[in-house]
Amino acid sequence: MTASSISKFAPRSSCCACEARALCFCQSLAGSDAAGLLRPTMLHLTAGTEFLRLGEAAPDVLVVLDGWVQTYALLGDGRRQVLTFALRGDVLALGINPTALPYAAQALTEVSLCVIARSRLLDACRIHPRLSLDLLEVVSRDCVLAYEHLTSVGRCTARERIARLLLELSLRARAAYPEAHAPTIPLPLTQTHIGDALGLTAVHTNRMLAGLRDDGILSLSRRTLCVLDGQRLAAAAGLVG
Amino acid sequence: MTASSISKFAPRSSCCACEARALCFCQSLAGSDAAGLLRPTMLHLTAGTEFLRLGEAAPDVLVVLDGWVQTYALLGDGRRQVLTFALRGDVLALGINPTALPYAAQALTEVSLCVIARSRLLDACRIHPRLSLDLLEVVSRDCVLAYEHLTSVGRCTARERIARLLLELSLRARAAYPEAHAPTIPLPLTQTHIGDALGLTAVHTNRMLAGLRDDGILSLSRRTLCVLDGQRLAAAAGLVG
DNA sequence: CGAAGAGTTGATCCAAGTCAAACGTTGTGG
DNA sequence: CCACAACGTTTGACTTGGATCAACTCTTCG
Repeated sequence: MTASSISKFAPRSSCCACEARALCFCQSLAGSDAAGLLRPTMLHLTAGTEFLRLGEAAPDVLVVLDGWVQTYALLGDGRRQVLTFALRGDVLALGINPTALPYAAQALTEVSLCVIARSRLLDACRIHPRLSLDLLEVVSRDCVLAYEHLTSVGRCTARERIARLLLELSLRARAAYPEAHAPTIPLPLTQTHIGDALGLTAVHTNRMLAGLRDDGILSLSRRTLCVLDGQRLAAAAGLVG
Repeated sequence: MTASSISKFAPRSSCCACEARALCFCQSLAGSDAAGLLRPTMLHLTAGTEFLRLGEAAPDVLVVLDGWVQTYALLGDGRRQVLTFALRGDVLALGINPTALPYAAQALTEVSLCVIARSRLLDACRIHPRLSLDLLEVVSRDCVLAYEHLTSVGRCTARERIARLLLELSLRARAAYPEAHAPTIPLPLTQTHIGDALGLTAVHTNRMLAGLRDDGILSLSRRTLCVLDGQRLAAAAGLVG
């Protein structure tokens, strides 16, 4: 990452007031233990910053405190597959070979990250065995999400894929920001991002979104998603009837 | 699972002689500890047995000792997405909500499984913290594999997907059975299995396989895969040039 | 205001799906 | 041991969902 993209890199004295605490593995440590054992630092990134790069080393584990992140794989010729969208409470670079990242990550909005040295996290696991089971849970959730994503891309139509993704993201965004007022959520994704996640082109994504909009199921413009008819969105996703 | 499909369900006195020991998380326990703490039992299944079912409880964690297993998701109307092919050393039902499986699993050949009660595995983690880190590693590997699989299905052509899958399986099969003589491996998959894993129909899978065969890159018949030209298989997979 | 990026729309193309029929293989029971 | 059934593979003809190419418009932001 470039120095200019980092607006702040500061130690953090306490974990007690962390915005993501209730959503994250660290909740199994007392706030003081978390701060003392993990010695987390804060990192603020501007939108667009690519802060993990394919093949590079990953000495730290990152927790998203605020903002949206995409992780993606790249093929030799530039084709791109978005693997995950990460938001508050989600963990990055946890379950990987720390010497060569299998994917890249980029901030989609301004992003705040909690940075924990991998070595400290492993030390903490030795002291609090409970912690490593919570980490297992985190990676497991990622794995199940990946399987659902794979099922979308492998076996669903374009319209179903889009409905499933928007349903998933609206649920996760609401879980991450329970104080926000439904049914409108900020969705800082372009149609290219959505297409790259679902194995579609931006043009076709546009047409399918137009269909969902014309059917009165949702509205999506100016980076704001509003689910107008959750029932029919679930139906379009192939989850009912 | 039906009683008739189970040919043997026996306690196992020692883990020291386990065929999968070198491939599995349990290698971080002394053989005697593994047997004593985990109290594994053996389960033998006939080909075709569906032994994990979508939505059911999963009180046990399973390790494949021998044979091939597929895990898959089902959509309401019968569309199927194969999520993983598991072989010797691979672990099933580890990182999941044990009250409702998110996928099903079926034996593709005769299969031997090592069955470990989830509760015992968690107890063992408390006694040997090292073990839970090894489990983390196992789930992480699954997750990275899922991301690669997703990238295939989302962004590769049919020919590339097939080349990538066969390359992956030939490497994994060789790692699981290092004593076997390359470059021929048994591949107990029908073209329908391959298609269901890659988001293709069996008919199109057949045509693409015929292409790879005609190009002299591989031979595949009577459940035996032979990689004739690894270089060009990698090229067809989009991994070089 | 102007430029760059994002969204929209139309015309055309093609990779993969669908449907259908024939052929091979495997395994089973009479 | 053969016959037949079930399943898997192969091939051909045709269709289609989504890609591609090419404008053009709308937003955003410096």
